[in-house]
Amino acid sequence: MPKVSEEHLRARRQEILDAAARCFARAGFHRTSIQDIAAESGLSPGLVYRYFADKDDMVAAIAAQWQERRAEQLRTDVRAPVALGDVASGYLGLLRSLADPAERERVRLGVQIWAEALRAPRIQAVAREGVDAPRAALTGLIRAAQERGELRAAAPPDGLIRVFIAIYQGLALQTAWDADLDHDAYVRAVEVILDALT
Amino acid sequence: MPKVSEEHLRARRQEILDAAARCFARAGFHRTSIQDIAAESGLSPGLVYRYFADKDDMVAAIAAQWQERRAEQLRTDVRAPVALGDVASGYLGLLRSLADPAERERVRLGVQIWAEALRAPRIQAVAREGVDAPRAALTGLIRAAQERGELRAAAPPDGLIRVFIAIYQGLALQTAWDADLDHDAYVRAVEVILDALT
Amino acid sequence: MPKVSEEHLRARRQEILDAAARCFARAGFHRTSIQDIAAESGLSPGLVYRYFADKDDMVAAIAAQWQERRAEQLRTDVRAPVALGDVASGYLGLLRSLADPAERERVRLGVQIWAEALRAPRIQAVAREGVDAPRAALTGLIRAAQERGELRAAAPPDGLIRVFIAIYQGLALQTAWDADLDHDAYVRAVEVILDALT
Amino acid sequence: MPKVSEEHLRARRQEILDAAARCFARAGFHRTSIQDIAAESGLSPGLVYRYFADKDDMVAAIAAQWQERRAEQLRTDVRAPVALGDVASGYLGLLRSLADPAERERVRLGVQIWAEALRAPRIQAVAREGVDAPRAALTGLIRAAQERGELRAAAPPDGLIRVFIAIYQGLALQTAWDADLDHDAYVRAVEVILDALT
DNA sequence: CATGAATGAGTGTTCATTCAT
DNA sequence: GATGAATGAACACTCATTCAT
Repeated sequence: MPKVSEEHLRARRQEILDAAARCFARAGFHRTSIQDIAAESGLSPGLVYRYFADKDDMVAAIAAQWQERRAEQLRTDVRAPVALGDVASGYLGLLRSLADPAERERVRLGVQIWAEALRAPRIQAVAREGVDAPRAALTGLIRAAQERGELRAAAPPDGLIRVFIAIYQGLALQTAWDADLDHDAYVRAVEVILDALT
Repeated sequence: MPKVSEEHLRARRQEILDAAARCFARAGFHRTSIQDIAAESGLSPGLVYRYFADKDDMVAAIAAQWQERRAEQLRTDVRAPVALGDVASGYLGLLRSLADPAERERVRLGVQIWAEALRAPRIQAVAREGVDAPRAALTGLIRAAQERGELRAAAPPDGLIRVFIAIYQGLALQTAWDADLDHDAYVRAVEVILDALT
Repeated sequence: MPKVSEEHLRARRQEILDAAARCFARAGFHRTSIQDIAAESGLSPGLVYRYFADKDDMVAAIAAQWQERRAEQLRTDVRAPVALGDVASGYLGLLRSLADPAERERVRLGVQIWAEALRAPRIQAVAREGVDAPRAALTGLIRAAQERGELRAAAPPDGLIRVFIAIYQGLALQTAWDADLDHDAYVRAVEVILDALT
Repeated sequence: MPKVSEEHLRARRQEILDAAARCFARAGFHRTSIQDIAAESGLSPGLVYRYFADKDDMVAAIAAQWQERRAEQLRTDVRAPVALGDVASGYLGLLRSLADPAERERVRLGVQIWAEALRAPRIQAVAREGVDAPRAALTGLIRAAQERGELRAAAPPDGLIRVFIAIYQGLALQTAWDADLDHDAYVRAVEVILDALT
């Protein structure tokens, strides 16, 4: 099977990543062997190493893709230039999406990535980017709103953004532990907070 | 009358747990071997198995103790029956404690436990208890405050508690990734939120 | 099986080295797996790693022991202070020992070590020591003999020593390839050379 | 009439052999993969198998070519029928050539082949040929010289030839370990020996 | 002819667990 | 009780070899 299209290579790589993500979500990084991933993807263990330098490289690619997806979810709903209200409604949509059973696997994967980030600098960089990018994007917007009196001025923009990221992260974590939690009540509580702040 | 006093057994068990916690915080559960823990505690690998059935058992014990400690942190400051303000100030103290460099190890350990909870039911039970106990303890308090008009009534108590737990979890997570983040700004933002809600 | 005598540990280590040497002599370093060595020694693969950091470490230990033995063979027959004649007869004994079928394995091992020395600096150091030690030990002796007119003065001592080491190395090599070569004729030729030089 | 000329096939085969020789000299047979050789030669791994049955076959071809080259080095200077003095000066030239930095790679390769000869009968045959051919070619010459009194008669011709081969082999080996050794002193010592024998 | 993607057995190595002492 | 030597299954990763294209 010689020279294969660029397209095919990309698809193959994605196949492997998807299989790996399924395995990782199910059993965690360390309880998933390369053989498991190969079996899950229907390929041979050796082939995995044509696409990834080592297991860590695969984990990093998964993490990057996971973060990428999160960023897109936000970007889809929230286009620049944005009003604060648009950001808020996009954010609430993101929270609501965590209730979707189809997201369950992804949420579990995310929590694993968080833990892995403690050890692998490449993954930590990806994880921090997930915090730093919104901070960079929204600080100005928030400050402007505060100056216009549309948002409580006493709250440091940076801290506020971190808090709302935390509200997302915590919901993801709690959902991972208990998929049947009352997402609706959670989101309503967040709406009340948002409302109280403006 | 055993040759070794009950007291001594407990102390030894704790020694092992402490050594394990240090190792786990440093390298994660899966990159820490029983031999590592034995070396760290100055005991023999064989002895570990007199105190714990297997590695998972030890992880579960660590998780339980970790949760226990956090519960105590809250209980110390917040004694029932309590006013909402006392709960709030205890909670803010908990958030502030995450800035303490001495807590860094514990925070790292906590994130590892979160991920581990996804696969080990015993640990998951412990983790959920960390969410459910505050819910059980505070729902009534919140509802009463709402009825007294001291708290925005539109927020479902359960959701609200989960949100504040999330705010703690997210700060822990972000601290684990970036110990130098601006905890002060974070806490001030939370204070503003608490203030806005009342 | 707890704490075991220092003696036992040494013996165990030697057992492994001997088994490894047999395997290496038979099949070469790279065609011998750790499993092979474990099987040959009747131990488990894991145990090998209590005595050696890795495969290379074992190869280096074998090489060191091999060299050590060679040095002892010479030292046994040739005690300082020595006359040149004593060195010569010790040397001839060393050459003759290569004819011994019992040495066959060791000779094969030696050739493998030579090749391995090209790649592993630790082994190279050992191999060079086998050349440098005789040079250091004998240069003075030779020079003195030349000054007394007992040895052709035109031959640089250092070169001469290297040549006789080569005569040993080459015989070892040729023996490894053809154990039935006429060692007697070889040694007689060397005797003639020694005789002609004095 | 094949699409690719006989000539082209030979050239390509040689290209592969040269690339392999470079790799082998650098890293040894066992640490060189077919992929490495393909990369070094700019060809594909699959193509290698059109020219060689397997890796061992390639090693054997390398060994044969290496031996062939050495034979030519001697044959170039030493044409039959020859006087002993011509053989001697050709031989000294061969020794001197080992000092040439350009030969360094070939010398390393040679040592590897020696070790490989212990396990692969085909290579062993090649290696022994390198000893047996000179013996066949020179025994008569030496015996004649001895009868004419031009060479010490007590030295068995066969042994003598082996000794001088050893002197070459040992120098090659010592050069492989320490390229900066004093080749000049070595050759002068050999000249003294040759002189003493005649 | 030539490619290089694909295979899968095999490697060195680790480590949870056991148990003779 | 306590030790730590011993086990051996499992892992991440490599690479000679094949063969569809």
